[in-house]
Amino acid sequence: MDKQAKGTRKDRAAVKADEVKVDLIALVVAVNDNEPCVLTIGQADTLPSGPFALEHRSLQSGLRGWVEQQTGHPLGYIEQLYTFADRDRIGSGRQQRAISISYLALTRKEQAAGSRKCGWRSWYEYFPWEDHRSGTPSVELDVLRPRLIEWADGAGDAATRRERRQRAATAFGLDGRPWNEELTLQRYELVYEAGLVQEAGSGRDPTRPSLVPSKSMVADHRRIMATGIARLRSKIKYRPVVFELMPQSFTLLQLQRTVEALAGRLINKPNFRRLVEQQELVEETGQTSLETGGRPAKLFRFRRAVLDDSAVVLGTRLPLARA
Amino acid sequence: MDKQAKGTRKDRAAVKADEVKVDLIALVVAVNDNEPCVLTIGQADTLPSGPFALEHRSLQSGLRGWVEQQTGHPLGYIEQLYTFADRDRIGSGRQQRAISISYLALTRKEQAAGSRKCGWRSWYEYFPWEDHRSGTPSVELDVLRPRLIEWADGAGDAATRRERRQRAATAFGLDGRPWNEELTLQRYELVYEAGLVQEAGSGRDPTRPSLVPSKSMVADHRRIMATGIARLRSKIKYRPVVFELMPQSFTLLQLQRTVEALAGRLINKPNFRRLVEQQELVEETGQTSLETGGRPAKLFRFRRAVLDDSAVVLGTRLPLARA
DNA sequence: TCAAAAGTGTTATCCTTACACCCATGT
DNA sequence: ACATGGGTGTAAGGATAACACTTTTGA
Repeated sequence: MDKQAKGTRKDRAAVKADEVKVDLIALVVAVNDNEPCVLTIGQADTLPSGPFALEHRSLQSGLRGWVEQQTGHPLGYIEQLYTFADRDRIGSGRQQRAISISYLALTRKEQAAGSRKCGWRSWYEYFPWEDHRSGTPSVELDVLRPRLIEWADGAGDAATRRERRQRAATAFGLDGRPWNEELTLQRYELVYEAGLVQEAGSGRDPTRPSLVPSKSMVADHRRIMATGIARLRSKIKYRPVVFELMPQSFTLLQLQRTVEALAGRLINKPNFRRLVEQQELVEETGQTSLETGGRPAKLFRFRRAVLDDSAVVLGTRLPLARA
Repeated sequence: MDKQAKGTRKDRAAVKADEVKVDLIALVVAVNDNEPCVLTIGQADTLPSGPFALEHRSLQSGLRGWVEQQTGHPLGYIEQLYTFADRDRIGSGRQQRAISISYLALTRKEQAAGSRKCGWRSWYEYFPWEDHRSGTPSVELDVLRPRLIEWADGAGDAATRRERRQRAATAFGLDGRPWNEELTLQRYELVYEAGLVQEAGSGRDPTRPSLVPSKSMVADHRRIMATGIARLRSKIKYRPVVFELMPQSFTLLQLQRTVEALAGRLINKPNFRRLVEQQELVEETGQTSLETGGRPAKLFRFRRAVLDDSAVVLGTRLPLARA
């Protein structure tokens, strides 16, 4: 099927190596005022990135270098997202191959220092249909769903129509199916395929506005973001990564609000507390917070001990609040 | 901390691009006679691989090309595992950067055709301690565990000793902890760090034999294998990927034995059947198998319909048999 | 008849979910 | 007093795990 690569293992050393340009791209996430935010540069439509170069000791240190230089932000937790080949770019005269390695990083906003031309944007500006904390948002109900169904029914043959409706139904929880917050990537793909959003510089008509109001990004950066959101929403359920986004000490409600911000849905307070405490993820600091309104709350800190214990199941299941 | 990368975004186009060699590496898995096998070339210590080159339309098609050429095997299901930078290699006189992108692929053995210099090896030849289908294997009890504890206790300071014992305990299920089959990578890392296994051409003493009897591999191929095993063991629990390894039609026991081969542990028959059937993963073909011994078994086929339905939770939880 | 594998039924237990309710503080 | 958030108790329902038991074939 595919054209065969030439050359056997033997002469691999002999042929001129096919060299490739490698880019590192970072999706840096923090939660500020109960909003999940990503770090952007330029017109808030580009993720920090830069080429993997000789002076970098490793992929991760290269990434840290670029992000720190472009945004002034040091990175803590990092995990790899995905590696993909870009559409061929044209170098100086000859064909140029390029691949991108994307990463997910978690930090706290405060650590910001040099405010170069960069900023934090709520990820729901790019994915307004992903925020279900106040119920299904009207963008989804009034704009997305009707247009998606239109698109599905506009397919040539019956098989495609059925397949499209099926995908839309599972991705958006139609026909009585439950909403699944982890399907962010599938939803983005649907919306993109249906032509309801456009990206900058992707050879599509730049004059026609997006049919669904949402902020676009350069190249496939928004797709990388969707991948990262999905990964994070899944991961908080089985690994204690939320704490990378929390300050040293926090109240249980702050923790809950952070998880809700990421998941895009509300969770049940009493059950959440029990879950967190019984798993021994946190311990009391002994102090209390003199919050806005209400009875003072105990302050907690993350029990670093569980990280040793970790590599094991521990995590935060989500006791969702009923809809 | 890390040395900063030079150059700002502006002059990225101007500087000579740092070009890199990109290798594609495949971990191809099949299950034959209830043994999980990987496809190897050479002395059974190398995974199929080759450079990503200009003529490849995409990363995946490049991978397919190399595997088919080196082993004669066409690939079906493929998923990306991990991308890492190799230790610097020396090119012709100048420093050469290289990265490897590893993939996990699932097939059936029968599809084999050209038997070039390649073969199938049980993955338990490389990881004898991972097979708990007949209880904890003696390699682990008699060799690994004592030596690991020796290693842990041999650490200089008390903190390191504690940390090592802790890691060993969770990874191998010591001190009453349960065995977790998904921790394959953590176990390999421990065993490697403790110097109980060695790999070919990694600058370590090649005359000293491995302390734990097991087959070694070239460079970091065995580590890639550990990553793939862990990924697969985790994935079969929430996505119906086992069926990529099954023939068109099969009995429920065959399905069970395949899952057991991958997981490295036995599962409870009645509960497994119920699980599979109630999730509507399979449907009867109407025929029965005239097996080796015993009452004839109904044959089933995978319900492809669930793949449309998919992107959703469906999968195969493992109702383990008690130890 | 026995071995071997195919199947079915039933129970105890735990985890999750839902929800009702009381406590402490500021305005 | 009441609004706001902190915090506890409990009961119903579903999923899982454990295991006992019946059925159908070939040797």
